[in-house]
Amino acid sequence: MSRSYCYPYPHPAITTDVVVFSIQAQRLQVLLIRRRQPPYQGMWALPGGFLNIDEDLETCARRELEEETGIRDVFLEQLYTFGKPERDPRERVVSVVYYALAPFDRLDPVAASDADAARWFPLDALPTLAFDHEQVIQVAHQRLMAKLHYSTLAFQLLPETFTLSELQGVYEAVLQTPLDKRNFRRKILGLGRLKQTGELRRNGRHRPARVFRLEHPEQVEFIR
Amino acid sequence: MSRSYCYPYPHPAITTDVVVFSIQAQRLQVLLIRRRQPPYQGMWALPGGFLNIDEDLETCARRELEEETGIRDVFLEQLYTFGKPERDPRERVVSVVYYALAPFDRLDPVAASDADAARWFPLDALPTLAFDHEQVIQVAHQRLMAKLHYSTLAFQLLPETFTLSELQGVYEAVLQTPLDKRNFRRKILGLGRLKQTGELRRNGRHRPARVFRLEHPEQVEFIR
DNA sequence: TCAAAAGTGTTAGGCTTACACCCATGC
DNA sequence: GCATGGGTGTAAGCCTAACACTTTTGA
Repeated sequence: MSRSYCYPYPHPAITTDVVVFSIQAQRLQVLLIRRRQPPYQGMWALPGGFLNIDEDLETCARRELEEETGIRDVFLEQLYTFGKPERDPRERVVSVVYYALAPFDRLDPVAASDADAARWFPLDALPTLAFDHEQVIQVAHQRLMAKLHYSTLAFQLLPETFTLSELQGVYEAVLQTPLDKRNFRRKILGLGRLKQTGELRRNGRHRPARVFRLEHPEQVEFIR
Repeated sequence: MSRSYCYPYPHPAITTDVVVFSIQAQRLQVLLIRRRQPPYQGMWALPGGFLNIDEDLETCARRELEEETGIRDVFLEQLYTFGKPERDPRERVVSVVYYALAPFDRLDPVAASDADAARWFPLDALPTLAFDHEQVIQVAHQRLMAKLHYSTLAFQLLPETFTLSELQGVYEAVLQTPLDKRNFRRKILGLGRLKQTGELRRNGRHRPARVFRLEHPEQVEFIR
């Protein structure tokens, strides 16, 4: 059944793409997939794909993300819509881009797709990318940095429980700048949203760290 | 010449819509047009329309804005993309929404289109709107309020020269809250971006106000 | 002379920044 | 016992918020 869909005037195609961030090895990482088909065959690109005709934009972004990388149930938010006429050599494509945050304990992108088709890259060591995806990632990173300052977004990059050093590591990896430990702790604890679990995390030959949990981790709130 | 454009899978339509804000009578106003055709015929809606196949998104927004309201050369920024499958009863439509800021000395929306087809409404007294445009305007207002706090956006709602009371009026109209005059002035002048023109504005039977100008009004910058 | 908006300083409290040493553990 | 990251307090400066009266003009 190969029919075709006709309109009295031309329609662009719509895709969604997703910039997935995570933290590994103290560095902010972005998930990329290798393109199996032209255009840009063999190059790395953001996961994403065409919008189904009765599908919500966010649903499309989540579906493509899971199909191509196995990642699901993560924080996802619309970023920006890119639509320069020449950005896809095939046809006119408008891409509604989302960004997502994946806790580092819930990553095996390779599982659901073929090995070597999906890989994490440090933000500061990206390969050459297909389309305008390099600029897209830059915009996403700027948004992420901005929102760290006035929201509880950072916790979306952590497991449910974490130490204060891990949390500080997230801020430092995203902002790409070192922070003062005492000031950081005062500020974070001053929010009054962190609860100690009572556990201690033993993580090497040094003093164990207290383990915390965010009160309502699912909702990303404005703070300050 | 009525041909049709066919694709191997269905394509949604893409529109751009624009939320134009301005200030009149100390109140934040939104520009609406009355729909001449179904759906929602006769109802008020945001200016906007279908994307041409080789047209940039922002170009489309500016073109539709000028065609429908006569407004041009204003600050314009992408807001959000709305794409719920059922938001337009005709066909699947994804709308890339922009917001614009028009200085109150450069408004005659009615000039370029038919009288009564375009009108300013106070944000707090909008008529019933077509599509999901009420929610769209809410999102735009939230963005505008947020950006007032960390950018020089407010000046886009003013003529090139203005008094400090006029500037404060803009903040108060957008934020819908009164501000302290002395604190406001200290903060604004503390930016170091305002220059006195030397003129005085005589505006009633009271002390004349000093007239100011922003140093680089075209660029909207982050402040603070 | 009166009404109306323009213009002007100070204080208290809170937040931000800079900064250095002891603690608990594993090897 | 030593290397490693965990944990803690204070002071100075800056920003914010609250608050009321005098000045200049036009009618």
